[in-house]
Amino acid sequence: MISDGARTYSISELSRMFEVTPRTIRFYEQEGLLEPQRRGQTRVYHDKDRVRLKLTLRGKRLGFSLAEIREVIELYDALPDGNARQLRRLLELLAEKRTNLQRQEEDIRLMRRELDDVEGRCREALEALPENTEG
Amino acid sequence: MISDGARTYSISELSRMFEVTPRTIRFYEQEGLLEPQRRGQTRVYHDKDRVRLKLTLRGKRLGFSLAEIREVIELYDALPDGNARQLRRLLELLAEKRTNLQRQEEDIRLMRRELDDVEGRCREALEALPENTEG
DNA sequence: CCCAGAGTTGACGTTAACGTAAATCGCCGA
DNA sequence: TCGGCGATTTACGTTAACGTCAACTCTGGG
Repeated sequence: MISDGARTYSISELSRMFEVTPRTIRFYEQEGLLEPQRRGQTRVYHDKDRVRLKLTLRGKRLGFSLAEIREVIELYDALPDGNARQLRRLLELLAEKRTNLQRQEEDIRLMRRELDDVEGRCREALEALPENTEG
Repeated sequence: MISDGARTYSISELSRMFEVTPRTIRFYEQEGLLEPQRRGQTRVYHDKDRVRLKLTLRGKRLGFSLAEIREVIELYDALPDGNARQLRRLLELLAEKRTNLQRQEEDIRLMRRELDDVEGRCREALEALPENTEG
């Protein structure tokens, strides 16, 4: 499955690429996040699926639920032909996500401050220890 | 409970402040994240608890598990008197969190790009619609 | 004194996101 | 032809993080 042009991937390949289990990948399909082709009963993944998987995992790391991610993906897929309601709904969703990201950035900023603070105190405490013999 | 100096809070007050249920607050206590005083059987929260709760919720928004958050809090609490092993462990933890935050920042950056992209296509699709009669 | 309202305890229920295990299938090389 | 490897299906199990209820208890007000 390494011939070029339109690469395809087996489930175990994808699994290794992203360090998730095949089970996880099948589960995402079941939840409507992936739609691999079949060759017999075996799943065949294309780049589109790989990208979707990447986006899904990124979304997860940012704390989005699979359901949220799926809604975006679905609307996106129906994009060039979607009706006005769908499109507006998508814009709404996007705005929500942006707000979310903004809050997270703020949270990260604050969290960094606290890490700095804690680390400072921690180093002070280490300095103050009598046994500074081991490096 | 509004006398100043050392303010205290009831569980429902905290609950309203942070928009979480009392159940959640009790659960966090059970998980070792809060240690309110008691007045009879009733919990009495001080500013320390309020701060801890705030940190906990922030951690949650950033995708940390309660267990992770607790470990940091515990080590932090034992701070000025902790032994060298504890202190080093805490520094390790802090470094981990930092790495984590960095990855999240990158994820946010990438996610923003995609939102921009999707929004662009979405607006194009809206423009292309025949019925642009409603604003 | 009595009760309404806030708080508590204990226990069981729920949801998301997978893990795990068993049975089956299909293909490929010795 | 057979054995093994990778993939699949089905189904039940698990974990975190609470929700939901029922049955108290306590406390201040009228």
